[in-house]
Amino acid sequence: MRLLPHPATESIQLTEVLRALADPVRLEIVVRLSVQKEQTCSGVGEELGVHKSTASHHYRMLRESGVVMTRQVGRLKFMRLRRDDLDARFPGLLDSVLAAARADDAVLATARAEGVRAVESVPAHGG
Amino acid sequence: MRLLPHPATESIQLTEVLRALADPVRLEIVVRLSVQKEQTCSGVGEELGVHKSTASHHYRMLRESGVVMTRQVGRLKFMRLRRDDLDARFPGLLDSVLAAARADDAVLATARAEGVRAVESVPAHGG
DNA sequence: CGCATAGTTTTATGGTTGTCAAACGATTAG
DNA sequence: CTAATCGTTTGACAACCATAAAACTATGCG
Repeated sequence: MRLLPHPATESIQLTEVLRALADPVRLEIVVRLSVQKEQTCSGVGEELGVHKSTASHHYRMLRESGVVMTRQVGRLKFMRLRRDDLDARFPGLLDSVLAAARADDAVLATARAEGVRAVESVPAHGG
Repeated sequence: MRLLPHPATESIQLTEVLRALADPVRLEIVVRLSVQKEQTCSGVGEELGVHKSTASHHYRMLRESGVVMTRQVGRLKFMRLRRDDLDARFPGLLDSVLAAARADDAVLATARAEGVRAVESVPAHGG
């Protein structure tokens, strides 16, 4: 089990976080992660209908901006929201964005069209 | 006195708002507007050290995304945060972003370097 | 080792963006 | 109308980005 390099909590930049969240695909990834805690890269990629390299690009954006954390277990990589870190650095920001995403019709429409499956077969991790 | 076209509250899109806020110059404009309520275009432009056409570009982004409202008085145009509209559509989002901007060292450093002047000679408007 | 799986990196491409300069439009003052 | 002011629009340019195909890395299984 390994952990990929992530920015320290203190070095998370607001503009980078906002830009990471400003993309529809990434915002939906974040919304899904807020529901089911952890998700594999390929899982999200397939559900969102983007190429795996495109998905990897978004994972990187989310990781480098400090929004998600990635841990590797074997061949799989699980992503997870850095809720505590984001809350510590920018209190209330993530929650308001998530609430806003649920209030935004466009985002909701996309989420409904795809459906939020894959809650199955995701091994829980810590808690 | 005239009002420029702005998106209706219901049609404000989250991703567009986030993208508008994800630029350092625009984020600083928003922070300043949160302090002094109204500001002229040229005022902000000069303080931020960007060309007036660049400033105008940012104003447009902020206006079209629904973040600010612009009213014209003679030759001057005053910008103002659409606090109520944003709060109605995305409760807590603007406040948390503003709080985050104050907590973000990079943004703070820029704000400090420039200083927040120009609170003079800005005619108050309504309440 | 060979083979399959899971992601990343590279390369390429079309689109967007931030920036400035210069031209334009709109408003006010004479 | 002319001149000056304030801001927008257009043109140009470099940088970045979202996307996908292909090549590559890394892990796991025999």
